Amino acid sequence: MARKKEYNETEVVEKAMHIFWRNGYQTTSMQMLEKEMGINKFSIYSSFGNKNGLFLESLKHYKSRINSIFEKFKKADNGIEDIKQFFYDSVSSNFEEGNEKGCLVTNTYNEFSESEDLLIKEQMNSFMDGLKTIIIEKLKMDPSKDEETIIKQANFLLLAKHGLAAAARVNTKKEIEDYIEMTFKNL
Amino acid sequence: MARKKEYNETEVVEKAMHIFWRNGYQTTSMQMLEKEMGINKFSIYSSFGNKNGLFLESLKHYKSRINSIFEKFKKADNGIEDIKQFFYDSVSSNFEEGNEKGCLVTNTYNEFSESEDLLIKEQMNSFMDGLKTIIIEKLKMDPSKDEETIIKQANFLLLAKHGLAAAARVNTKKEIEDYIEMTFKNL
DNA sequence: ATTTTTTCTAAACGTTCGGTTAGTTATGTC
DNA sequence: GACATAACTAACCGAACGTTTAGAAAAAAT
Repeated sequence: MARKKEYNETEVVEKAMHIFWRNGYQTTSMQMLEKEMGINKFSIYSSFGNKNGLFLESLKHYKSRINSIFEKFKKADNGIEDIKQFFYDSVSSNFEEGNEKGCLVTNTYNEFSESEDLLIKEQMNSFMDGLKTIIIEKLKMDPSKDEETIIKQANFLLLAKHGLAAAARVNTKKEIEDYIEMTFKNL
Repeated sequence: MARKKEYNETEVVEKAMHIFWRNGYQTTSMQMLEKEMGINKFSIYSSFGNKNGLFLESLKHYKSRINSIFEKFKKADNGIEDIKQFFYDSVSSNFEEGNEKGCLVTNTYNEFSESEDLLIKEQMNSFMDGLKTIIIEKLKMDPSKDEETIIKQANFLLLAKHGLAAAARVNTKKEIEDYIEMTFKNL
């Protein structure tokens, strides 16, 4: 019927995700995106609507990218050990070649915490709620823990994960792994 | 000799600091600053050079604002208890009325981690190095800790502080205080 | 081969950005 | 009260922002 697209949408979203991950939303301009994605503004707009749409798509892509870690986490069956392993896996993936520093979700969480972009806030909250649910589930596998302890430890671990992601932008892998060890020392 | 300034520079820096603290550097425009500071662009530029200069001045103002907490921290003499108290004081100040969420230094650290603004990076590093030095000093007051343990625990506490500041943007005071308790449980 | 449909390039859109400047107003000195 | 100096207002600067559009290029359908 007509001309074919010369680019693959998933591939260019991957590239957009990287630049958002590295620089944040505000700092990333359409010009930078054009260059990094290797396609024209027109193509970006026809595929993703606008900058915000492309960012949301990048977020979704990021989530699907780390989905294997999440699935492994969910399926495991060793209680609190799974949470620790999940932290290790997150850090590990963070220091893999080709990945940017820190966690895109956490970065976004910080950048948009005072914003009123409901779509993005919804994405963030669903992510965090999901994580919290799994953590609580894992903690409940230890029958010696009462309800109050579980809630407290879950909040503690969520905050720790938050700090972990923030620290991953500036600390070494070794420092972060030491941090994980200490975090789980007395839970 | 000539006309007097109709504004107080410290007062308008205080206002600028708040808006940077709330929104970050990039998201804050000169227009927003004019409105919040209640003075004209001309006055901003004649007093602070440019947006970056105003931001640096805001950072300095922020530091002097939290200086009392720092001084108390330095002067105290109870080892690791002082660090814990410092964490509590930081959170407390964070939830005082009239203060924004989170820590301006940590926000800036995150926003500029991939930037090449040397002036700001220098400000950040000097701040973090200073904090680390004090923490190590406090940890050394416990003679039972060897050198390796001290370094590990210092890194742990720095990361925890980092996470604390990030979490302060989205969590409740109670959650954060629980987090502090758990952090110091076995140090 | 012509038509139809979609993607492409590239220029331009209006707006806002950070920053400047001409000219008026106020405050002091002589 | 005239003059000098500095602070004010407000219009304006070029550049960059996110976004749109006109028209060329390409591919399938007729």
